[in-house]
Amino acid sequence: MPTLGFHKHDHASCISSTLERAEAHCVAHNLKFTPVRKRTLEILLAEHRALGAYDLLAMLSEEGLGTAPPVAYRALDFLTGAGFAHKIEGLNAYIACAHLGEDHAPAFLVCTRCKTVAEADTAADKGRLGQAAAATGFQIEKTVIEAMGICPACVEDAPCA
Amino acid sequence: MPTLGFHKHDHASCISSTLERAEAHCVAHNLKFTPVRKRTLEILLAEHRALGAYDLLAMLSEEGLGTAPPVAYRALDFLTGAGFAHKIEGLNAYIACAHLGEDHAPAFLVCTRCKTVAEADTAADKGRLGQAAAATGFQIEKTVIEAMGICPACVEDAPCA
DNA sequence: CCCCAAATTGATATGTTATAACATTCAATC
DNA sequence: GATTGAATGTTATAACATATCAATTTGGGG
Ligand SMILES: [Zn+2]
Ligand SMILES: [Zn+2]
Ligand SMILES: [Zn+2]
Ligand SMILES: [Zn+2]
Repeated sequence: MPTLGFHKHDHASCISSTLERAEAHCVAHNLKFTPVRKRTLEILLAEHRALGAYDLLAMLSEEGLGTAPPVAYRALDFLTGAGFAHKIEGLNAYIACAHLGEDHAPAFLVCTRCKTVAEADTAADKGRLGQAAAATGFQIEKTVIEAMGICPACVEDAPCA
Repeated sequence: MPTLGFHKHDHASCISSTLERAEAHCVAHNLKFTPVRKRTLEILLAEHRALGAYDLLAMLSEEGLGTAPPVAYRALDFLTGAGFAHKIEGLNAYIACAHLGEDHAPAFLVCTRCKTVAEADTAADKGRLGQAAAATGFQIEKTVIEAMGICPACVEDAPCA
């Protein structure tokens, strides 16, 4: 499903199954899935939208989980490090991974209007950049592949655009 | 030349010819290539490295071209709008376009150590993202394609990494 | 030539995103 | 029950970007 996020799906189970896989991953790798980290992932999972660190912080703070920026950034560091979340560089915002556990090089379709994000697994996409890289001895550590645009729902809302 | 920036080349003419093309473009499109804008492009062209807006501002300010952040951001807005420069989202930094006038969808190889950037013209890269987009009715307005890693020069300097 | 409108610049303040630094708590290990 | 490393709490600040409004320039009509 390359475009989860733009289609209807069983979102409750989408959340719960991802959380389960995250828990399992933490057990397997001796990572501590602490309350702040878990809650942060839950919040991200609740939407297929990118949220800013300070948006997250506001929600965490309402729940008494911390008020200072490092709270949010530490949780996001953990989640992105573990592969549970990704940063959308084009928005300076964060989103839960839609392919948790699949060891992937993600690519994103990002709606600049509603911030909905679809995560496509295009590991093969590395190919073209990879060719240029290999030709010069450049060692790729991470790829940022994002298409910014207007999602189907927003196109319908304002087709004139 | 997909990897300009990692190879030796006639940099003086690389700068001057690009400036000429920029001037011509401005004349043709009735854009004002004011001193600040021109000098900002010159500074960016002098390196095949990404520079932060405040790095640029510091240099402009030394030359009496303005001291407040909007000076740099206005110049960068103009240059990116005209296609003379690109923003590297993964670094929050800016670089002169290496394919000025070619109407391209750029992709970058970004060295996270020395900030050298090679601009590859991979318009075809849109293809794969484009497929996923077309399949769902997503309208791409802009693509962000960046490979972060270590450039050949930096690899040699610290091969152990 | 003078006036107007639009674009550009100057200047101040503020908003937004992210990290440094250091003290404290906590839980596992020895 | 001391040691130790990870996680948190807290304060402050760094780094990136924009809003706003006044002043100036510039290029056409009148
Ligand atoms: Zn993912
Ligand atoms: Zn949308
Ligand atoms: Zn370019
Ligand atoms: Zn390098």
